[in-house]
Amino acid sequence: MQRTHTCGALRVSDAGRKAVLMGWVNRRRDLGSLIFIDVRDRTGATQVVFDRERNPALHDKAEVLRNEYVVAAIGTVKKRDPNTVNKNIPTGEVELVADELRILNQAKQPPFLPSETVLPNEEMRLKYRYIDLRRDAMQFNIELRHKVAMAIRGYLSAKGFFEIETPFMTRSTPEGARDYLVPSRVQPGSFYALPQSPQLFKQILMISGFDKYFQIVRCFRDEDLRADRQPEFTQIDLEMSYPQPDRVYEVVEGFLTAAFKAAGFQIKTPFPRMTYDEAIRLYGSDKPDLRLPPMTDVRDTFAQENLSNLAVSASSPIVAICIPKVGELSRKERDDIKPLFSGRGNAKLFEDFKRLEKSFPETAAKIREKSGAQPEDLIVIVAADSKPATHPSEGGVKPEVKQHDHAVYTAAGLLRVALAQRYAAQHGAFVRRDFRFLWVTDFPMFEWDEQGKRWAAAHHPFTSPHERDMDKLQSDPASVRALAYDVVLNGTELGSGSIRIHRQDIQRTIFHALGMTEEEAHTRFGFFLEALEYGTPPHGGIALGLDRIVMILAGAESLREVIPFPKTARAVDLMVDAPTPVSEAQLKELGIQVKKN
RNA sequence: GGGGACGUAGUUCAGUUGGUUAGAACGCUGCCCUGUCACGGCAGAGGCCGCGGGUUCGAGUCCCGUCGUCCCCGCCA
Repeated sequence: MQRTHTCGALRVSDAGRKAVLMGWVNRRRDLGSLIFIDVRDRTGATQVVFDRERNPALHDKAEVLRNEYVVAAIGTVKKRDPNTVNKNIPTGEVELVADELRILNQAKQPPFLPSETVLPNEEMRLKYRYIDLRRDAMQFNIELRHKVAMAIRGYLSAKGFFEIETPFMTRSTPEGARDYLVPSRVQPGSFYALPQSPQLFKQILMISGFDKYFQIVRCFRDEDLRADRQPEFTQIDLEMSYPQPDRVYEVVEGFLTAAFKAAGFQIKTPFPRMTYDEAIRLYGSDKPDLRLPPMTDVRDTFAQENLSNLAVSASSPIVAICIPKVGELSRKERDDIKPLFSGRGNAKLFEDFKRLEKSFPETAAKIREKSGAQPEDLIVIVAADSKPATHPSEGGVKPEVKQHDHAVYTAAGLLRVALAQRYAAQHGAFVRRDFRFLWVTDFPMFEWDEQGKRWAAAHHPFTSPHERDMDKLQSDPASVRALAYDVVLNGTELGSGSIRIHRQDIQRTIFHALGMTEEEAHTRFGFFLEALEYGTPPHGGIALGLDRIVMILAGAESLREVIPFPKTARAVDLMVDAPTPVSEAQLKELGIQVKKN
């Protein structure tokens, strides 16, 4: 027997036709001599009627149906009487009057039902993922993911990009995140690593002449998880030869337009751009959320004596955060927002603007004016304590003052986001369908690694510095800007890329600046340094998180809602119960001994 | 590694100051019901209160430990 229609397909125009539906019993309404069954598949549900008067034997058969049985219903499509139409579903104007019923499979009572309105807890959903995935919302998200991926593939392919696969079993490069390791049986004691990204392979594809590459590819990072971080995740990875950053922006804006269109949204291009320094000063973050107003430096509105009264540093920024339409806060609410502020460096919070207005009316008025705050907006001030902070680092090479500024800005930026989340209902700026994209450019090349007491690559060590900063690589690493860029959406980093180093001598200089000896560079990246010597075209690219894009499009709070088989916060797959110990024999074959305690 | 929230019926939850027989809704089982669509009505079954220990005459409730899930910080080039 052949299915003639899916469960979401039948309409009034089909009335009178014979139809065969197959699917799950979504709900059963047994009225005695009349039984209604909603038969569900991924396209929807259709009501099937069993009438005792019409066919007693068939009616008896339908009596045994239970939730989640898989059935085939054969019958005639009937236009419903006007008073029995269900306006809530697309198939609600028709029903299938059954002539025959086949029970294709019975079902045990499931731990929860896909049709249930209240969700079971996540542990349950992950253990019985196949049932959870039957839910409308999950079916929608997975379909959305498919459409988005296809739109991106189609766009990039049309623009001349080849989708090229790169190895999953590759070489461990102990930079950045921890690797997932795969032991080699043939060479006991040696390990492959799963890629954190196909970074070096895609660069080598440029050296190999493929010119434009992309891949929708799984990446693996053994770091602690978050709602927006899974140990394996999917990147839209691309690389091109001879690009300016603008060329990369165009491609990304192009495929994002296609992806959002596939999801039913129109977005505006080109995206606005902002340097890293601007982002930090205006938003206290390298991934600004543009849906709310930026912060304002109101340092110049304070008189010198005010600053000493408030014990505030005059040389550091004084930042006003404005959250629209929050209204006046009660004493208790003010106390409640204090814990949202984490005093980085010597940053301190003034959450009571009213009090400031009382003590310094002129200053307060100027702050209102400068920040453009409306009377009903919430204003809080973040400044630096005038007491010199005891800084953990020694040695005078680092730009200390700048770092203190940075601490004030980022402390304010974190508070801004936390306040925005808390008062989302008041300002209403977080309603869906408002997509504020942004390019953040000119990232610093290096970051000071406090633990390792050394400079580390802010992006990755293959990122090209700005031409104009080349001579500062040794003398003033902190001020070197990279040809790196992030694409940001509503405060989420969607992707990150750069123009790469294509000259072997510059690559060596960067490794050197990162404190790597010639020997270290050779053992870790020798193959790559060598490849650079055989005629490497200038190249650059970017990688975007597919999961995050789909998450935002789905309006979901967690990546787990858009990944069919995700892992828990402890990187466990509850359905298959992985990871597990393995047998002694397996370990022996790999030459691995597990330390017991 | 650190901080926080949660864990009670198949599921979602309630459970007072530590007190006698641990409740509700949905689901499940049986019966009734010819126009329901989150059908309705009646009856019923269903509990290692995550696990281990302690305090107490008495623990779902208090304490300690442990396991699990979620969120955050660190971490994620």
